[in-house]
Amino acid sequence: MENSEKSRGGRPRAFDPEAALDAAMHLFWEHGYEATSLAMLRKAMGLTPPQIYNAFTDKETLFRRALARYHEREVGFALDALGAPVPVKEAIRLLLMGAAEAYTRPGKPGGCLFISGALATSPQAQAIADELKTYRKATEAAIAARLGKGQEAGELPANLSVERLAKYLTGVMHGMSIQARDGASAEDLRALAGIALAAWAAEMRKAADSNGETDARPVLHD
Amino acid sequence: MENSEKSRGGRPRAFDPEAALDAAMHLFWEHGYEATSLAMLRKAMGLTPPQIYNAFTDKETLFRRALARYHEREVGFALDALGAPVPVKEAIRLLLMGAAEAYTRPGKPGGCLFISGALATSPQAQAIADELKTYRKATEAAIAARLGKGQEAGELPANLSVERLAKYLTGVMHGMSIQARDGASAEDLRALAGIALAAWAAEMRKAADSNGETDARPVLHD
DNA sequence: CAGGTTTCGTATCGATCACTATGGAAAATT
DNA sequence: AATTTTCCATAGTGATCGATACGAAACCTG
Repeated sequence: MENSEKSRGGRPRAFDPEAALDAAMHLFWEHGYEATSLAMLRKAMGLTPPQIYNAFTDKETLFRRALARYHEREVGFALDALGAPVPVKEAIRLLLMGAAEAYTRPGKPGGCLFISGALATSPQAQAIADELKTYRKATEAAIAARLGKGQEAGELPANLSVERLAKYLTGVMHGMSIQARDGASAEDLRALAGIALAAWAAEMRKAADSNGETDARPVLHD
Repeated sequence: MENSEKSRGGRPRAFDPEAALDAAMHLFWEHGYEATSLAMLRKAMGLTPPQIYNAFTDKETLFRRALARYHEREVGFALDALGAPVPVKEAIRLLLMGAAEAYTRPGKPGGCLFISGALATSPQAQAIADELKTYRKATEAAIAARLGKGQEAGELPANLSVERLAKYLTGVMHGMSIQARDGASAEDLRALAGIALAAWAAEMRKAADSNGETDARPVLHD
């Protein structure tokens, strides 16, 4: 329910906006917001400047559109892991393993657009940096919410800080993104995620231990 | 043995190159290589363009000088943790806790220059991106070397992959850097590091278990 | 067909980018 | 003091940045 194919007269577009947006998204993903010039976009999208500006208003709007598209098409399924009807630990495992795959897809730039898109920017692009930070914080909040749900379900120790664990898990995903940028393979990232998940068992034990008994180990391996 | 204070005649400099380099480093740290313009540098360093170019050749050289200075003055002590005469687990703990502190110093930009400096760049700045990747890989290699030493000393299971554990630990540090950028406090990062280190015990146990005995636990909670 | 509307291609716009030419001023060397 | 050497400040270089003005072309509605 948006402006679908409703063209109210006038000369029709000579290009596919979706395909153009896709090309722009990949370019932003690879080079980041500021380092992606209009000349590069023009070439990759196969369009002239007026075509780009008529269809997407300006560079900033184009980037935001690319972010939304990335969110839907490239990492949506990973975040969907948090909504899967599985135990919380399995949901987190699906999330991290999904990230390992999403950050190393053949033919795609390595890492996550929400990080590569802009980390340090010029003062003029501060709004873009803030927008990406919002996406990252939303991920962290979604993880924390899932952990909280698991905690209420009794799957996690009651005295565990879901905020801190969420910050750790989000941080691990960020680290995976940079490792992917630095050439890590999907297998490398899966191994990394596996070690990160090992912290899970240890952290559960620690929380349970500090709850009273010091050496009576609860269930550990997976 | 460099060009120390040896000025072979001519008009002396009217500014302190070290202080100027320091200002440039902080600006690059905050905004990254490409987003830091000469106009910004000029203002922060309090110099005119010819002064900058005469003292530092060009922007790229200035950035590399800033990287070296950052390496020495801001994160050197953290990497020194790897050379400390302590057990390997304690060395890693010192490293991560040092990073937590270095990434959140009051009055300094959050996170690590080796990440904020350039992650996604324009094709023209590819050499800079590669240089930063080299620094990051050097960190990973140093961690792997320390782990290998600990393994030889019998402090780590013989069948443990030090490369994978090093990649995990480096990834955690990268994640901490981004979390710091997103506003995480030193305490937040210490908590994150604490959870990451909990993975340590779990990973040790996993490796030891797969080595034969399934329930004879090696030393865990230090 | 005429009128209205939208996009097209071409050729730029002013601003900012990293960088430097020029010439005089200041200090060390002779 | 004369010469040499280096740095200073002013001003401006060509290139590229994101974004547009313009008029012709292509569609819809009457």
